Amino acid sequence: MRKSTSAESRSTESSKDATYLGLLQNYYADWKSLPSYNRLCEVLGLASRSAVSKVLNRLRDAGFLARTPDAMWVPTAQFFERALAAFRVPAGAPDTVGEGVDAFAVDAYLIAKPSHTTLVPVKGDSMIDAGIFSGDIVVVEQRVAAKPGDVVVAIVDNEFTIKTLAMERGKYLLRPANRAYPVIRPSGQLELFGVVVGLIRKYRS
Amino acid sequence: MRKSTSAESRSTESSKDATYLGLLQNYYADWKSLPSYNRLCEVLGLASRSAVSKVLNRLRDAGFLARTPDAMWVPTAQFFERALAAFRVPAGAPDTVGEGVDAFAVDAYLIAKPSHTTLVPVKGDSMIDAGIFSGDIVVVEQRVAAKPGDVVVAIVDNEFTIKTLAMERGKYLLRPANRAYPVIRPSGQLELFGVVVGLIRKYRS
DNA sequence: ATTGCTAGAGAACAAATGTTCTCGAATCGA
DNA sequence: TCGATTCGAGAACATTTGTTCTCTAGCAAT
Repeated sequence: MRKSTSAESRSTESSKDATYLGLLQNYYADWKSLPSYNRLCEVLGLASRSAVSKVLNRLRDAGFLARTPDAMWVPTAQFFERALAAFRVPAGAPDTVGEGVDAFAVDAYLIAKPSHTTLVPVKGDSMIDAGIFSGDIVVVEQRVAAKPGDVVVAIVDNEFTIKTLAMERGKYLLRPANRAYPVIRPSGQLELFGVVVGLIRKYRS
Repeated sequence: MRKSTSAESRSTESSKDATYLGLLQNYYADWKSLPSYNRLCEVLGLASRSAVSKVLNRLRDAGFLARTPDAMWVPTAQFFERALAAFRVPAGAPDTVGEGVDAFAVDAYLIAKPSHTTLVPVKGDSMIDAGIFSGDIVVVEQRVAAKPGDVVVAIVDNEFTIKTLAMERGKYLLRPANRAYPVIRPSGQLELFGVVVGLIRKYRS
């Protein structure tokens, strides 16, 4: 085994391996599985399976892959981390952009409690002023506590509706973010489905 | 052990196969890969690989699995459907959605080409009318082709900026979605970093 | 130069792979 | 009750698998 000065511990992968990782991630995005060795030869542009074996082991050492108890190769959480551009992109040529990147896991960022979280597609434009559009998907955490000011998913007349929770003279009400819609003052008990903790939007291509 | 009264008719899977599917989904949630036949025997509680083979074929016929050109088994979009199961929640008790989300679905939903994708935090309010707020994170695909109408990340005066790409009299220009900001008409070459294909927002908790 | 090191090619290997048989045992419908 | 159908077990099979060798080309530092 080798001892590198500063290299070893972190995810220090050579730029070549970074390319391999990218190719693997792309393949995985397409098929939701890792390919077999033979296929990996094509995907990575290698001619020998032994080379593939070495690449996989290197990526494992770097923390991007792991193995099941049955010795199958599987991606790790790190495998799904994406490049996050630095907040303040320093004045510089566009190609310096590659420098200030960090790793970022979309899932972990948005979803803290998977078992109490639901994704709810948004229909209607009653929240456009809050930047919540029809077609967006909101990440809803089903918990008890919701405070005034929270965006919540409520059940009104047996329908899901997204509104901002507000309180007025000790009574809860649901406020849309669109002047064309009325404030909802629940007659009886206010039924909350959950609190909106995140939002996902995909632009059509 | 789960009951699938309604999901049944959908793709003609027997209740037995629904159980198998559930087991498979659980395994996949753990490992992000489908197991080998031998392992499948254990996972599904079968004793023979031939039975496994039949189950897989049935699940493929039902639309939950598919095969790569190399004949590998891979999950289809339908396999992950549960994640967005909230799609049809017309008038339900909240517990109809109780399942919980496979966080992984979010990543796959938003990111098609991992190696050409960067996440860029948004600063400023020049796009608020497009529902892009300060603090949001946009998913940027770095590719060549951008059409008028696309939301793009451009490099103007050595700074990242998010605007809508437009064309006027054969020249590109960058249009903000906020009346307080001016349209940008690039003097020389318009430098594009990428096209915005998605958006992520997290609400403070 | 020479030395040392690494990425990858290529061959060889046992072991596991996935498929296709045949054959019981349930299950269903009339 | 009978026959038809389906599900799963088990065995057999050619292929493919992933690993480990050895070996070569390229690179970096002397």
